[in-house]
Amino acid sequence: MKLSDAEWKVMQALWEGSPASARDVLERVGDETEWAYTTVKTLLTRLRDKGAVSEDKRSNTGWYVPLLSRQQARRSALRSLVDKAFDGTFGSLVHHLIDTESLDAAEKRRLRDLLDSLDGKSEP
Amino acid sequence: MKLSDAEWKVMQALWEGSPASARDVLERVGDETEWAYTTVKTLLTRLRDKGAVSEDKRSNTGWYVPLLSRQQARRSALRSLVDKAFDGTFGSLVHHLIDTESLDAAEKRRLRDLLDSLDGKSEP
DNA sequence: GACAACCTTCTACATCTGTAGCAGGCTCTT
DNA sequence: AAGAGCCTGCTACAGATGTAGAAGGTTGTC
Repeated sequence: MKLSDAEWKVMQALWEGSPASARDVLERVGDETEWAYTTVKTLLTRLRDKGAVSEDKRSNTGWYVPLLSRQQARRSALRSLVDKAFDGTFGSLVHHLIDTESLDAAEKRRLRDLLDSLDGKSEP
Repeated sequence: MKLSDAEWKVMQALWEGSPASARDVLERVGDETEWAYTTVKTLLTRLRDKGAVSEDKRSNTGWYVPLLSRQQARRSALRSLVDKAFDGTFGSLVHHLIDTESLDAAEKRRLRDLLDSLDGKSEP
């Protein structure tokens, strides 16, 4: 499932809490954008047509719930990026991250802690 | 600099070696795509117009050289992804990577080694 | 010098994306 | 019941993207 930039913003708003109405979404993205109400509506419709969210009508208002999870969306976005830009391997991405993206000391420490904490549970 | 998926393929071909002609590029992407020659040409023109490559005409053939480096392209693609999908922080991406993307043991080891090797040179 | 083979530029067109207006349908409140 | 205020579905339209054809210039070869 491929999401456009604008669709990502809408999904982020929905992941903050659902069901949410178009107006809820509009308010949640209010800091980032100056969208008209109908813009949000159009995006929600497109997401519904794609199967990324479900729409439930109660009286005259549509309530939206993500069908695509944030983790799934992240996975596929990352997969796309790695495929097109990092030779298709996470190793290449990780290498770039450490080598080029000047993580600060805290981030590196955190990264190592995460690695350490996984050692127990990931080795057979 | 934002590259489209098709533009990424062309740039990858150019990073393999330049200057390269449109025909070179077509051959290099031949495994991945079934593009017509003019498709490559169109993409190269667009990339030239964006300033991602330079075009040099010798006799009747154009020779292309990347102006945008692979590293620069990776940085900005990664930046975009992190901004839209990972709360704008590398930490969040790294967390996802380790937590969700089941890096294999070798990749984790490699990652830690890289971290270790950086300790010396990155602390003031 | 004519022909094949290759190059170029221009143009085209469908789809996707960002963004939104319009017209009409509910609903709550006076 | 009428009006304000919010909701909906439909339509629109420009720019980006994927993909390529057509027509014409260049060049190497017989």
